[in-house]
Amino acid sequence: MSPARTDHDSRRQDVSEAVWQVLAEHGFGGLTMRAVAAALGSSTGLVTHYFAGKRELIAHALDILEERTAHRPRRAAPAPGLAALRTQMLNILPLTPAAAAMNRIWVGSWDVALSDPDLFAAQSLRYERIRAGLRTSIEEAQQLGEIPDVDPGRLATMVLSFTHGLVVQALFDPERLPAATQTRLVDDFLAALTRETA
Amino acid sequence: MSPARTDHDSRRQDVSEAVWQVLAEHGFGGLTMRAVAAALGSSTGLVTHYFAGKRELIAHALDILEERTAHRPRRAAPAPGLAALRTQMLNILPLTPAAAAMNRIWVGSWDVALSDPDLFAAQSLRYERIRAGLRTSIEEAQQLGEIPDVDPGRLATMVLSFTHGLVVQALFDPERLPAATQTRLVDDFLAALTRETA
DNA sequence: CCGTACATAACAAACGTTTGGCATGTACGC
DNA sequence: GCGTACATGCCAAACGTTTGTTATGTACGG
Repeated sequence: MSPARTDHDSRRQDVSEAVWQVLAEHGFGGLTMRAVAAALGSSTGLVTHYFAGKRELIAHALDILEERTAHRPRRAAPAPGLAALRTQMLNILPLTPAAAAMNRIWVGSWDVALSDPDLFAAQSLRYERIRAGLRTSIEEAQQLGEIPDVDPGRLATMVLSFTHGLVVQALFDPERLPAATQTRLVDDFLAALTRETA
Repeated sequence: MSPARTDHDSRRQDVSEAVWQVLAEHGFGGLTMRAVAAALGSSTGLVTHYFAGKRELIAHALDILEERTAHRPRRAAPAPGLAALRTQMLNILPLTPAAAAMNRIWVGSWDVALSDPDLFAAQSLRYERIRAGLRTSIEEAQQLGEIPDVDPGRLATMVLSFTHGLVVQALFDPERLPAATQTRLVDDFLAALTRETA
């Protein structure tokens, strides 16, 4: 009807960015309308103008979380199969400051998501999608003979378990687990996987 | 000194229990003085009488977390080495409702701990202690020739990574990951570990 | 009495949300 | 092309609620 005089989507993304910034610094416990407005240098009115309420703010933040994980400035998968799987794992891990911020938010979201039915369902779906992506690479690897032919779904769960657990430890002890060490652990894990018998 | 007409420590533990209950149901985001008092069927005055403030409440909750993790009604380790390691992993996983509640609180504490320097340090220490426990079993297993002789510290990190990641997935998808499935994943993981070359 | 145990109630601060208003743009009959 | 009509962007302020904390009062065993 009446085109916005300022780009609505662009401005909305500015708000998203502010939300992101607050979450990275103070976690979900510190996410308030005023904090977002302050990070944006605006009033709380602006925030509610683009997001109906705090609930929508959180939901949107979690959406961005998944989207950024998927479309990360990713190392291009050098090859299908096992190499692609390795790349997917590395793309999740906090190997860079930006990735660390993302993971901090991710881990922080679990407390909220575990107590809110809607967010819980959404989060469960997200993990299912991630596992599906891993599973694709696993099946490719199996066809290439790089991984023994055990149930790919179970393998995907194992891979995601290992990766997520490593994320948590890396966040709480970044000095002990720098990027190089994380990468090596991933390689050790994958080496163990490929040796598993069918 | 203490004309205790009620046992101070006992009452204090009642408050702890109420804190536990609130955390299990609503997470750290829902932990308030009034919620604790309500769960206890008392006033907030009672709560503040035993814990100076919310901060102490949280700190105490995390202490309980570690203590309960340590003194879990644990399956006795059937044998040293690999069997003990397996038992330790199973003792962490949410295989029972009580263990699930504990893990839910544990996972939820990460958001708070990641944004509070004191809690962060305390949490890092806790994980180091857990890894130390795992490492002991790993070294035993290595002496028994059950696990190849790679750096036990790195192995402990891998084991904890896998276990914690599995905890998170199990919490978000309990139907897909019942106790039996979790146990099987642990066995698969350990089987892969033992085949790793030195 | 005195100190512990707790309830009651008040408090300021912070919270999410709503509202009124002032701009500033587009749409359109004329 | 111009003025009215209306939608959008955003601020400032206020709303009522909930928060953590503190002060005051009552009951009672020693």
